[in-house]
Amino acid sequence: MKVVTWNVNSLNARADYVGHFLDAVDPDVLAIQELKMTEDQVPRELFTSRGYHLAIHAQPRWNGVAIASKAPITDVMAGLATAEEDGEARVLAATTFGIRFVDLYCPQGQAVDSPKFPYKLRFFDGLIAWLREQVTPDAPWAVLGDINIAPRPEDIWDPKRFANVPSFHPDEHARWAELVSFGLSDVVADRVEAPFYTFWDYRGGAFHRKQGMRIDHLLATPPVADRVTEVEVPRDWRKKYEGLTPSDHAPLVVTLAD
DNA sequence: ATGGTAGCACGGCTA
Repeated sequence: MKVVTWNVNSLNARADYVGHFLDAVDPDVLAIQELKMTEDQVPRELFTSRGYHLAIHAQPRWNGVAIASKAPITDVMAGLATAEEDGEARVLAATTFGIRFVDLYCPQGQAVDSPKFPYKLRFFDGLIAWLREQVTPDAPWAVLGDINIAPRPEDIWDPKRFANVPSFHPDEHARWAELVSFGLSDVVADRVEAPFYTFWDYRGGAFHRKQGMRIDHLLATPPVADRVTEVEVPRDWRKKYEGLTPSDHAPLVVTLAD
């Protein structure tokens, strides 16, 4: 089965583009981030007409996450229900295909001297505490999404330039180390050759200059990680498609053995 | 060169 995570940067602006993607790639599970719309604005038929079940956690204007699956979805949980999340729609957990999926849109952090950066660190502390309570290595979990951390120097186009910048800051790397310390592991890093970016800024021709970052991830416990057969970022989905503007993220596609 | 582009929504914030 094919599992995809993709920050679409507005589901309203990207609806037609996402439709083309679903027809071409036909994922079994799709976790999307940055809906940028209220729940009632979500174009449900985009997914239901293609046979998907849907779970949504949305808010007006910003953030928002959703999980679409070809199989029924149960045990939906929207949000961490902690102060760290601060009322923003960034976390959605749901069970489908026998796997507990957690769809994440983690804060970007803006600048280290802005209030957004301590908020990002607090968010991770809350997320890690919440995951620690539930995740056990023998249970099938997949934690995926725009985590907004480039874990290794080879995951960012200029690690020196970003040495003290959100996405590649030591305080974030400390959180990443915790995130993969209680059963979850990065299923991508050791299966692909760097550089393996998932995001390229719209500004400055970053995509064509190959100035990207690997900030979209899939972390999994062994029952899921052991099933991974293929990992790819099809970069064509970061390009214009029939005149439609792409997201600034490409989808991360992970194939699991049935 | 403290820029650049995109989206939301119509000024300024967020990424």
